[in-house]
Amino acid sequence: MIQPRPRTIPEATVARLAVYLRVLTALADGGRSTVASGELAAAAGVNPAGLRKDLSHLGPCGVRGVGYEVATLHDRISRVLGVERSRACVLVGIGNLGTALSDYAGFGTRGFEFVGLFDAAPARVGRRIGGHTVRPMEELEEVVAATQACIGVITTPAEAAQAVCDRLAAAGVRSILNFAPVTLAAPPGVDVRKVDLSVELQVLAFMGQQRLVGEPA
Amino acid sequence: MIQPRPRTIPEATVARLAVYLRVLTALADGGRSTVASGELAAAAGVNPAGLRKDLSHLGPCGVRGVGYEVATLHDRISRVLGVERSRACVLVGIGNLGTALSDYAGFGTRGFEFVGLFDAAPARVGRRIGGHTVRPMEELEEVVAATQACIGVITTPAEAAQAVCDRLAAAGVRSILNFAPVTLAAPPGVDVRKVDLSVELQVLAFMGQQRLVGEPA
DNA sequence: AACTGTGAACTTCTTCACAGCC
DNA sequence: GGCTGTGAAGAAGTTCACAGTT
Repeated sequence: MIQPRPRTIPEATVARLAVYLRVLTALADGGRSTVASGELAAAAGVNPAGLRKDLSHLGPCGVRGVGYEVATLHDRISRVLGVERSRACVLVGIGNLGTALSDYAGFGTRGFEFVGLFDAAPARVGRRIGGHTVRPMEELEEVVAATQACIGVITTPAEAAQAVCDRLAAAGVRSILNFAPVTLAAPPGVDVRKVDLSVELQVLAFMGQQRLVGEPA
Repeated sequence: MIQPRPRTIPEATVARLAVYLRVLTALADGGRSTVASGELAAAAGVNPAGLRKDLSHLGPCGVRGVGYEVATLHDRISRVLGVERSRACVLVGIGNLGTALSDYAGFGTRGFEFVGLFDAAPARVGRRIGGHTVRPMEELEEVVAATQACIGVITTPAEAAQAVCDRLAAAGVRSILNFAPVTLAAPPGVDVRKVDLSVELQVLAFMGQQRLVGEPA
């Protein structure tokens, strides 16, 4: 038995699929039933050929000469990304950023459910946010085990992040999204993805100034 | 007169330089005076050869057989990234995420200064955050002009983001960091960088599940 | 002996161009 | 005619391997 197409989808493509999904949701809400790659690509801010190549990883899903059916394509991407399954996530560090994330409605519709919010500061424990109560760090392992949480989000200060990462990994979390400005080490089998807000600003500013030098007005 | 080395640094390299800078700051605080590429690379979570290639864009800055001088390298990267110059930034949308960003000390030490916080909700106008007072949207153009702000950060809801982007661009902002979950269109000469928190989670989750299929236990 | 700096191989991602289908 | 799906070309980024320097 042969695999009809390679079972792996490139990371860059996965990121864009999530964007297409959002655009498709907006189109469906607007009552549109079909859309061509050019329009979808423009709305997603990508090249039309690249969009078609991205979709080709899902197998043929458009109609030549016509375009893509909005509802069908939405379903197909949803299924591939696993949006319908509910994934349990825990969030550690309920400062402003943690609060923003736990409140953010966008996660719920994407298959993510926060099943535990944790903070080391007694003053924050007990606060209610978006239907959940902030718990003390002591309960972390217990909650991860009970809920089978497989995703952890770290929004603690930099100093605390590695210790939290270690505990999450030991408790059985397989994927970690790290917002703390440090590079985390995790055991094999656990993957860490980093979002560094000040690096984003730095890159934006640098590329902007470099562009000015390259292209004089 | 010839250019001794290409004046452009790849985007991927710039992002890592910002990370190296943070590691170097920590090393300097710890009293270290030299460091080899292997150790620096491990702390930054990258390949040693890649790190050396990144640094080669700054010209030779290490000593063969020894390594890099922490203080010198820190200064060199700081200068290239423009950390010492102060760049005026405005932030629009003072929800939890906006509050988190405006409060974040990490920006100040990286050459970014928030010179204006804006929100459309009257209830939020007047609040004081990190030494600044939240202003009404009407004052946006005025403040951008008066402060020569060149960077704008958007943390509004998705619906408001495009209008804010248009106003920022018209007011003279050249670089925009967008946290709203929409793809923004901006005039040429203005570049937009997007950070999409739910896309990050989606990619993390998908790559995790795909990994499980690829490598059976 | 140890470690940097870099050409060359390699991989990954993007863009192009066009055949194939409706 | 118009638009998808994809092989081929191109660009960007990564890793390797080693010459060169202290």
